[in-house]
Amino acid sequence: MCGRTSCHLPREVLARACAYRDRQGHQRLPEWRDPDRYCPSYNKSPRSSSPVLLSRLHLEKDADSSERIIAPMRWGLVPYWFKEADLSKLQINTSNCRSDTIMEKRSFKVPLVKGRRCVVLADGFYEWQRRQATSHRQPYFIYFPQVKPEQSEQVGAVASPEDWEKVWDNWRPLTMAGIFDCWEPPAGGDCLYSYSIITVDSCKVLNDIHNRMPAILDGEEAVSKWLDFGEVPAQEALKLIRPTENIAFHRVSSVVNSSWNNAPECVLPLHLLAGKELTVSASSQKMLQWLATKSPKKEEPRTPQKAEPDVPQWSSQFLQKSPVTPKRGSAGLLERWLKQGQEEEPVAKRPHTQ
DNA sequence: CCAGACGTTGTT
DNA sequence: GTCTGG
DNA sequence: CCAGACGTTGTT
DNA sequence: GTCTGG
Repeated sequence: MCGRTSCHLPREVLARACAYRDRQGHQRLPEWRDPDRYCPSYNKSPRSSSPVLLSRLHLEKDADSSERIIAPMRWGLVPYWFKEADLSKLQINTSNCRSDTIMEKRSFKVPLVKGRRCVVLADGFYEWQRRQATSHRQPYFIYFPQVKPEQSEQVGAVASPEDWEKVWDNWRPLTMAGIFDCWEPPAGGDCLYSYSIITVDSCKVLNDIHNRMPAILDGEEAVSKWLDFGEVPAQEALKLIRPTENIAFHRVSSVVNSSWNNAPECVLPLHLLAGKELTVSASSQKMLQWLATKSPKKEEPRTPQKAEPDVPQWSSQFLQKSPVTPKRGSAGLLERWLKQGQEEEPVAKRPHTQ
């Protein structure tokens, strides 16, 4: 399924990563609506807002339906018929929408026939592996295979946290199929836009991790057809909804378990965290120690590398070659995180890291 | 006709 | 608002 | 998705 | 066990 994502890229970086060609073949960037409501985070949960793409025709009469808007929307579709003023009284869970029953469900069918299709953007999503024989649930970060600067090395297998930081320079965001609705608060005020992520059975590569996954739109054509409700009818668009195999993943720290924890560590490959403790300054060690023992209730065992042999540690996706020159900046988020530590207050007390 | 739901995941 | 169940 | 709460009365 | 909050 899909109940947690990361979406931490700066506004403009994200928009640039969403470059596309319109109906006339002109290169464009999606236009931001409500950019101030965008809240980047490594740990986005249902009820929070994440950026989505939608056709301009939803917001402007007579607009070109192939043009795209990027806007924050609430995760968890609030149906247009919902009567209460208080959103917490919505009892039904609409963070996901099963693709196989979408046309039988009142809350999804109506928006779908109105063409309310969107593309949910994320660095990637998290999945917790269910393993019988133990209550331990191993979180994974799952994302499009990335073009990596310099060596053609799998991004999940990068050698150092500093190398991992460079991986963001040309990140290809994950594009998930969503359905949205507009809800008018009974008290009045602006219409609330909210969405559900469509789910499908897992593809083969993810099946060992989980039996469900989000519907991923892999590539320009799929994204265009999903968004362009002016040209592509629902029946046609639904053909794009299927398990895709073009995906990469790696294990991450259980620090991600608590949605309070918003730090680069949420997406950092687990093997780099293990190395970090051995190589990094005393203050960072202290903080890591603290994170490992005090932060979530169940701590991560000290030796994350000793995995069961059948547990995939990272995916074996092949990478395309990079034509891009990585721009070398000064200290990135992760580097700064590595160098800080002591003055940081306990995550449980002051958790909104950023 | 009216009343009441409107959803997913996973687990037993 | 719309559909299902009684 | 996971984590954490899940309750009332009356008193300070 | 189930629901709410993040």
